[in-house]
Amino acid sequence: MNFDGEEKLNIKKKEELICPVRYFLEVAGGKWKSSILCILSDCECHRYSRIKRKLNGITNTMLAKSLKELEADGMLERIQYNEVPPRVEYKLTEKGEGIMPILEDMAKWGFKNVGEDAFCGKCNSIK
Amino acid sequence: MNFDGEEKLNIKKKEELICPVRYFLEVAGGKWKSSILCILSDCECHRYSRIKRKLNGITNTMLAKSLKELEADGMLERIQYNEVPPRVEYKLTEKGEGIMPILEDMAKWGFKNVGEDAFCGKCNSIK
DNA sequence: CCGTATCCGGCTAGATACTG
DNA sequence: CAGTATCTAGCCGGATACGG
Repeated sequence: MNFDGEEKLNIKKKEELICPVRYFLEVAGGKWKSSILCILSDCECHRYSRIKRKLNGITNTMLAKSLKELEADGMLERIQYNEVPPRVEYKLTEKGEGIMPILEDMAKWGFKNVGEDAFCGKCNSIK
Repeated sequence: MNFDGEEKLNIKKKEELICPVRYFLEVAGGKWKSSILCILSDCECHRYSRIKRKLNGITNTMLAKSLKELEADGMLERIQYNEVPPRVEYKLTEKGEGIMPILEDMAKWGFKNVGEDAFCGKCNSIK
């Protein structure tokens, strides 16, 4: 780890630089994103309505927004089938898969430190 | 991973339950906490003013608040010396140490995915 | 030196209603 | 079925001033 990087920052303004941890938090943080990623890692493909049901409480506003941002960050892929009624499926990209081990470590750490009765049905969890 | 826990949740209301990933995010998320943890992991003890200097831009309000919350969550220990002028030092607890490998993995993932010119002098970083 | 007190703007997330 | 469009409340983080 290194925190004395100020001197080397001649190329860009500090404000434009992105801290890698902050980047992680931006991509996978917030109220719903980690849960969505965990759900998607569960099986190949998921439909919008299935994700919504599993999340149990999320609004359309937030789900659509979160999915769009995750897609923009390259974490998942949106596959649209032109059928009636419409069908849309979401699946993790390789980048998205790559974040899962860390999310699992976070969950493990959380379990160990919050007590074993911590469990959230709305959300991701490790048995 | 398991996401179908709704049926087993008779003991508590769902709202009272804590998802382990969300717990992690509550403890180490936000704008400054991960950086503070990384700075503290750098060496045994740190004074308030030293942390502030390293963070380069944080206000007293936010630093004091973040430190207080991290202490309340058992991530760090506050050691006060009754001297004039006052001296206060902060050090990671065992729980705090335990989160560091995950923070490092997050940083590694961030670096790999955001490009190698991503570097933030304000913040934690891996060479 | 190490904070607290107070005020404030902007963003995040939710409620509600509507659509191709 | 899979979303948009508005509107709104509340919290997060910052600015500024002051205190033991």
